[in-house]
Amino acid sequence: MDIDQVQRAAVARFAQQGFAATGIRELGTAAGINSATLYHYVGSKHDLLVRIISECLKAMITGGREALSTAQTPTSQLAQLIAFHVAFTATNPQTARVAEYEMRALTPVSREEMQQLRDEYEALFTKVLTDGDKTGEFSTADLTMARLAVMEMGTGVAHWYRPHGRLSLEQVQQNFVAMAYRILAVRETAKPSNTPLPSAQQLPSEPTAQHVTQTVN
Amino acid sequence: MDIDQVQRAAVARFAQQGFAATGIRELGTAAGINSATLYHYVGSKHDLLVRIISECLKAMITGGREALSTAQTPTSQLAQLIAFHVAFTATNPQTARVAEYEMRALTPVSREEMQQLRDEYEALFTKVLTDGDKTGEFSTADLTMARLAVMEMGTGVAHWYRPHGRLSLEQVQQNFVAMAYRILAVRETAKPSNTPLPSAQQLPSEPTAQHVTQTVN
DNA sequence: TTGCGCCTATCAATCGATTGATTGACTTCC
DNA sequence: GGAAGTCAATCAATCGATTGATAGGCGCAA
Repeated sequence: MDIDQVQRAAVARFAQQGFAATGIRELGTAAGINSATLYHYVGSKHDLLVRIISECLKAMITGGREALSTAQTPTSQLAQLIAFHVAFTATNPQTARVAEYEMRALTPVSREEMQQLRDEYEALFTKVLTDGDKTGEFSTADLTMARLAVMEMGTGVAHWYRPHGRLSLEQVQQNFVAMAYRILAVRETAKPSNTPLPSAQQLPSEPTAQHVTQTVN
Repeated sequence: MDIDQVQRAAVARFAQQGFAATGIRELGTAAGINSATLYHYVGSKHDLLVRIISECLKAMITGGREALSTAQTPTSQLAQLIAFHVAFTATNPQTARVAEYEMRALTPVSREEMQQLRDEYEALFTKVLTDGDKTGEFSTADLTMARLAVMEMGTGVAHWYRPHGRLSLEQVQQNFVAMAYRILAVRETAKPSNTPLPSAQQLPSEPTAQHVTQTVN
């Protein structure tokens, strides 16, 4: 038993029924351990949630920065950033959902810390959009609303994307980049051609079919 | 004391800390009544949630249909529908949030019923987009993804819109219609000019500053 | 007008069940 | 032998829900 298994079990339950609705005995059962053992790995139920959200947001920030660094112009940077955002959300839908929905379950102090990480991530989008607005590559009536719209529609991917569904991850990425380009009125000539889009690592906390709860034999 | 006050108090707490994290004694205190009295108005905590979500979704369906009926072409229908969606979300942010987040707290039977209402509302968007695609007014690589993106970015308005903020509701509506038009590549000549956009009624369940919890004098 | 019956609204007190968390003892492994 | 891992048992607190009782308003007959 290691802490990643505990986190995966927790994310699976938190994503499905929420933090408050999940008891520690249920968490233990899902992870295959006694509820008391859980406190040997994580300080408390709350600390467990902090770990999950913190690791998720930090991975998003790191991945977002990497995506930005692979491109030069705001136009191609936007493509990389959105493609990463979509990839991360589609690869870690349950963890991302917990990080989004359960912020309110945190203590005020922890929530403030996590909110700062969230702001840090959103700042990446703000920077790219502002840069592109200055160079004239982007055109929109309101930069803030454009950022909110672009981010929100990407986040929504977690609600419906399925690994073996009608659309491949790359198709979804390309389509969302295209929609963002349209929102920002990027000229056809400015669009990068055939640039490889970034993928996203699966977080240790993201539960998968391979990580099903171990039951008695 | 009437049932709307109970619902408003419940929505305020559910939106802030979630259904599972809110106790019935807390609900009673917020509504200014004893927890037992709450059972005189609503059958149970769960029934209260069902009422809230059901009334919200039914209002969305009704409002969405009305919005559609005021326009003829898919292009202007889309504007009306999106403008309503944004108006409803901005006018009833807390109720809308509860209806979105707390679906998972419902029993399987109730969740199925509410999901059907949700599907009914989403079908309005599907219909408009399909019609516009047939007439050639819209152009997109994937109709389903376009619908998901357009709806999701509109729903996100609940997260940041404030009645007396930088942007008026009408400005937000116009901007989101414009972004949707861009996503769907609506031609400039096809856009309706100066059409009045729909507003949305405030639900009886939506808590406002006028509905603050009554305290002892 | 008085008085009786009925209904709605309300609450203090309490129910059994469950919550998050802790303890002390037992096992396992180096 | 000591550190790490594990769990049954238990803690006080809180949970959703129910009980029996009270207060007040309304209609109606005497």
